Amino acid sequence: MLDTTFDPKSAEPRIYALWEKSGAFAPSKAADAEPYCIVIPPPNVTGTLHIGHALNHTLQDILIRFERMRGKAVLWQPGLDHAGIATQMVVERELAAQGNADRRSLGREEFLSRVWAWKDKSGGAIFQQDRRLGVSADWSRERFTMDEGLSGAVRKVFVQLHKEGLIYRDKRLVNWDPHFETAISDLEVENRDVNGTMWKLAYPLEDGSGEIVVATTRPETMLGDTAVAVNPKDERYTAWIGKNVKLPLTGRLIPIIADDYADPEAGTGAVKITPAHDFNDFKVGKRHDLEQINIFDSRARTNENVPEAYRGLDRFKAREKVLADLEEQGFRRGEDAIKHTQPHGDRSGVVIEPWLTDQWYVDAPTLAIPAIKAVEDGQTVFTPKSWDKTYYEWMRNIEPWCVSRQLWWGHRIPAWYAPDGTIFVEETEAAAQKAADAHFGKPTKLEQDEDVLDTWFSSALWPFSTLGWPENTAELKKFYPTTTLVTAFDIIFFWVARMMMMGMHFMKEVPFKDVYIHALVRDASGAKMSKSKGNVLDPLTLVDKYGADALRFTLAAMAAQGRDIKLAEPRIEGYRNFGTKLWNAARFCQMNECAWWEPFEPAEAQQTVNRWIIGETARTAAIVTKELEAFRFNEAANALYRFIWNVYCDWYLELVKPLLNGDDETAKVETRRTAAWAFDRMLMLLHPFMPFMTEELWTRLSESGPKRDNMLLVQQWPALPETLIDATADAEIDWIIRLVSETRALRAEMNVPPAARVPLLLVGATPESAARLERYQDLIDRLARLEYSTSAEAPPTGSVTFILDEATVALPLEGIVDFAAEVVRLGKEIARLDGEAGKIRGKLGNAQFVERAPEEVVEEQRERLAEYEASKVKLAAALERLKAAT
RNA sequence: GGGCGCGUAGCUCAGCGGAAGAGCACUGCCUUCACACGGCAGGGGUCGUAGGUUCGAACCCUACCGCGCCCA
Repeated sequence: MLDTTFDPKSAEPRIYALWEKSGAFAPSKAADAEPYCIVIPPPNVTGTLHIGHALNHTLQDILIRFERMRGKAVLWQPGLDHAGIATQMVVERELAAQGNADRRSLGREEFLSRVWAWKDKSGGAIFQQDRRLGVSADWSRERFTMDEGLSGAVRKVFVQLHKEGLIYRDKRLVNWDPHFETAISDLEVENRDVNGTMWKLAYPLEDGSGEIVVATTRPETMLGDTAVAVNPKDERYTAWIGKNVKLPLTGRLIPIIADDYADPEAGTGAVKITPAHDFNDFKVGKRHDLEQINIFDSRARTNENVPEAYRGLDRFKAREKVLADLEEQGFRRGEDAIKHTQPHGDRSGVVIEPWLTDQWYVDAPTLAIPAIKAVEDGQTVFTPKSWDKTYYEWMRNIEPWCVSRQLWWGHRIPAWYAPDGTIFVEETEAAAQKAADAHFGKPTKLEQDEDVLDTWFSSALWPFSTLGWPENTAELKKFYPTTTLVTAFDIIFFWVARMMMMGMHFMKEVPFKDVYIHALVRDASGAKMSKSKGNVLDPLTLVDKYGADALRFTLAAMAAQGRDIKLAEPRIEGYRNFGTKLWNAARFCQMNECAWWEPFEPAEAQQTVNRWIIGETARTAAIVTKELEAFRFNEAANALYRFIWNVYCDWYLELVKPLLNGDDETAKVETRRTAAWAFDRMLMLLHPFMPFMTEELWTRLSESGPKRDNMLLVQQWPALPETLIDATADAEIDWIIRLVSETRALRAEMNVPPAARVPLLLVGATPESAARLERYQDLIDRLARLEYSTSAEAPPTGSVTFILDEATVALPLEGIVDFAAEVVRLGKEIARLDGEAGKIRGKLGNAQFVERAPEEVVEEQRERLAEYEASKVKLAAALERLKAAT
């Protein structure tokens, strides 16, 4: 016998262990099984499960379990990325906390061995946590971007792109993180609005004829200025163009140039140009062939290119000193407080310095072309569709991708330098050596590039590298292109776009056919969850409190397309209660010996109520299937919720109680088997959403009945023919439900004591309705708490009344209820019907409506009007009778 | 400045051209033999505002007002 509630704490680990042991997480080996593959967006090796992962992984698991049950060969490919900066940061911090030597004194090799040791001990905690959510990925195939295989793929891709001219080395401004001393990509830069100051500085003309005032938020960079720009149309400065100014503090002579970049409306209309430290100035410098003076070292301290007095200062100290000296020397012309955006490293949090360095670049604009076309042609489809705009927007304006990072943890760039600077890019050192020796005609000493690649470079290969590429493995053949990618919109640029580029280039096919973009999870008031705000909901805490099934179902039920999820605990509690409802329905089945039976032919059921629930089950299965195929997780979840609670529990179980307790053995047996059959289908349909409880019930309910040798997770998904829907049964049960509901409502409204048993008379009914009443009399009496019910020729004198289709339902309640109240109630009801009928008459009286609206709509309105009118006549008669009786 | 999205019941949200819906919260009543993590019944909305298209608009179009996010 089941307890009254499910105990997730004890059941979940036990069930998960059984699943994992069964080997069912690996793809089916059935020869005819259609492949279905999802690659997990690789979590960061340093990461732990947050609510965003919980949503992302739940949705994937729902799809995976759904397709697995549909008999496909399902591969959910899990794995982690090595997260260059984040991991290096974690390990460096750990070394410092333990009082160890820092990275540089340890040396590259030793440091990397510490990182690997850290990875083996602490990395990938998230996948242990995922097991608590019920994630059914094929853990046996777990991959890591730094694995030998994936590293080989990275080297091959780098070398090939280089040989094709799609990877090159260039000296450009990069986003430089002075804390980590590495370049980072545009996407790793976070632009923050800050309060700053706009300082005005005077630069005197060389000829002493005046001064030009420039405005800047970064006065310290004036040490690297190589021009002042004014707009060619700005008449204030026309005469000055071509003259030199004498740059204060340095004494350097720099030209005044004309360039459209200078905005006459902004500041003074004159702008200082520092080509080596500003992206816009860099372009101006290129146009005018200006000198680029790099004034900072890798930690953003002033270097030897500035006057001696300013050397070796941190950039902010340098700013103070420059401002103080300019003040002292009389070059300051005031300052204004302004708000402006300032770039920050998303990992380090420090202000990013545009810095001139040699880096490796991927020719993203070229690679983007086929990747854009693939989406335009519909080879890859975004859901919701509007996200393709974001994708296009990014891809059509893509910049060369800086892929080198001045870090140690990552894929070391397979480029070797000869003493004269010649570069040899090969997959191995030996190959590079061979190429160099051949090139120079003699043995040549090579040095490998010190830098590593951006983590996303390896992630971009994920959909094929994890399947074994560059080897032409069976998995690669079978599962590429993968079927679906599930991710949040904030990762479209980082990952989706890059996978598309690499997939198109190396596989000549898109990496996935569908990209489902889901929402972000926010707190109950809509704010982004963050540790600093303290509004973080920890998925594991929620699992502890409500069970994994409740959390999963909540996330799915709230995952409406195009809207963020505001997650509040009461919602999870509600879905936990839903689980308990199902659980108790199972108890009911168990108590009533509703054991599953094989073979059971639903089409052969005789009892109307059984035919009805079989049809409802088929209908629900069709809805859930259709909605999951369209990634409408919330619709699927809601359909199940309504069916299980409001149809099966609220009505079906109530309707079959007389049959289960009755004497008709044939009907009893059929009902038991039908109840069990429908219950099993509910478990199957609900399994992807609530895997643990459904699996548990699947097992527990088979304690009676034939033995079951398979777990629920590998059961066949219900595909039920529409022919199981029996319109006659539907109509009959619907009639009973309406009769009972209306009777209850009337009783409640008239304050009939709940325990009071009252009679019910069905007047003016068709033979069909009368027969229904007779057939389900016991049932109706029980559900509506009636003393007795019967058909009658004429209505009783004193009674309360409602209309059910063609019939008048009368409850003779003389002495129990206040007829004055009933007179009032009937009056209101008649007025309401009049109102509704009036509206419809208005419509039908409109010639345009009758002429232009579709025939079926017009017909429907006519029918409604007729019903309202008929009901009104009956209620009016009831009112007259009542008045006569009192 | 460019792009995307959202304003529907107290709260969170479905609905997106033909009778205003759900969950939670709320109000009554009910210890009815699966379930009080329950049952039955109920209150509550001029669907942001103003125009337009249409026989008909919460739903389509335009403008405006609020709110959010992304990119410059």
